Amino acid sequence: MTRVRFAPSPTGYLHVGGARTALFCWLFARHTHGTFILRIEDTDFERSSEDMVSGILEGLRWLGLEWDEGPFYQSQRLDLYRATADRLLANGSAYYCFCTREELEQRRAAATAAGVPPRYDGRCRNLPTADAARRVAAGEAAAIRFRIPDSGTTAFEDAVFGRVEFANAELEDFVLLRSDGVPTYHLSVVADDIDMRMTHIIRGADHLSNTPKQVLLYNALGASLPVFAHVPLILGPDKTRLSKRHGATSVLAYKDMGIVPEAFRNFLALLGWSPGEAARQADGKEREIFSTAELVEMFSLEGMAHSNAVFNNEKLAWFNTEYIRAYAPERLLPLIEQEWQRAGFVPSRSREDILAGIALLQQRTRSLTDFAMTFRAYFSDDYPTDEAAVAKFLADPSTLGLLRELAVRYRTLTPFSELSTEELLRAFAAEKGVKPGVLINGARVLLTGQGVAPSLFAVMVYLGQQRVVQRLSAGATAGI
RNA sequence: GGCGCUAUCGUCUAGGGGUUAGGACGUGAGAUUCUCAAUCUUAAAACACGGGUUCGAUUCCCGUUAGCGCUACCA
Repeated sequence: MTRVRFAPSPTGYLHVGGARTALFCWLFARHTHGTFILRIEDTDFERSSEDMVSGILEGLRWLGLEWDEGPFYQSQRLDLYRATADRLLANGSAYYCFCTREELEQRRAAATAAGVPPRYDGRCRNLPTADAARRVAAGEAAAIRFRIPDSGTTAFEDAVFGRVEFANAELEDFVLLRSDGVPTYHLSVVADDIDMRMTHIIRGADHLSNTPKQVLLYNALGASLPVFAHVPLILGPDKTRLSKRHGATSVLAYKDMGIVPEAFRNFLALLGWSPGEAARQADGKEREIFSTAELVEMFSLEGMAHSNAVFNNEKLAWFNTEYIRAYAPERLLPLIEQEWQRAGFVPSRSREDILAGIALLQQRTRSLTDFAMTFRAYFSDDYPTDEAAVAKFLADPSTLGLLRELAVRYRTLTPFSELSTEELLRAFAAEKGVKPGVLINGARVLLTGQGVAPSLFAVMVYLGQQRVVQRLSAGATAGI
């Protein structure tokens, strides 16, 4: 039974890199019928906040990455870390360090200036245990440091990168427990991962270099190693690590941009991971669109790339349009309703009509936000008219007069169908000696408030005879 | 600086000792049209560089270069 965790630090929102790591963890857990655990690493009290925690949870829920256990908060498990540090102290793997932050900073600066690697100099490493214990008992502030073996190498087998080896001499005696008793990252992750019986550690490749320290900790604690799997990072278009200056990096920002969560998930899954030949179809082409079930079915650590990937907004937009087009209107409706709520828009048509409207529009929409902004005329009689569209298609004042005349003809048209409305319009255009396109484009602006819309006659049928007549004749009186 | 990881079209990637190096997004051209998409056809586009190993390297090895990561009493 596999157990994997996603362990974000609430010092920021859930960014796309973290979201993808969470997705991989979740995919792995589901694929192996294992357990997906959520753990909040909030031991940096200064920078962590509850708002960030709720934002992270919201982002995970939006992506549909439900967790089986947790969320656990490290801030509530301080006793475990203290006890773990004590064990390490007792077996000689750790020692008290009385150096102050200021002293350390000074020495670091000096070492850097001298061109020497700024590692902890081991000053407190060989203090007699009894002395150290006495000083601590006397109330002197002390951190607890891990004792790195002074020779040899530490190696581990990464499920993605293969065997990775580090010389112990490159590692420093890092702090396990700060002088205020709060653990440092390395201690808390390892203590928790052991305590929570994690079998696989799937995390960003930025932790690859941290891993030997943690391997040493597992050893010192007599625990067996989990499988480490480091996943390559996501970069911005300039190939530097993705950050705020690349624009939206919070997953919730993508929600606000009208991205369908499954589309985002599909896109993210294929960034740094590939199903390989499994995606090949009979015609030789390779699929890119995969349902959640398919993703779960195909996912494996073997398909993971070794190099970083650039986040490609255009491709995300493509996934989004594909999902919007493929989803049944009933499935799109709740997502669209959220947009309407957010925009303060209240549709005035029946649910049945709304579903028909979605069906009419979904083939040409790129973002869920379109439904709240540019498509208002389809769901309410209260809609804005785009001035650029007026300028483009209704510049000639005579067009409005013709459309008004056309409205009169439409008033008595039976049946009012796509075929009949088109026939009538074309005959009317011929009669008046104008090109049908002029009337079609003008009518489109009046009926939808936009210069862009689905086939005009389909729109007419959707809106219904009464609305068409009303909107067509209102244009002239409104003096657009 | 030290250490670690990585390197296939602009981007995401498949592939792998002998291939016309495949697909997707995007881009160009054409078709269609009622606007905009979509759709269809089509085109351009890649194995970073240098050494090995080999009959033969894009593929294996080494180096160079470049990018990224780590190098805190952050995570």
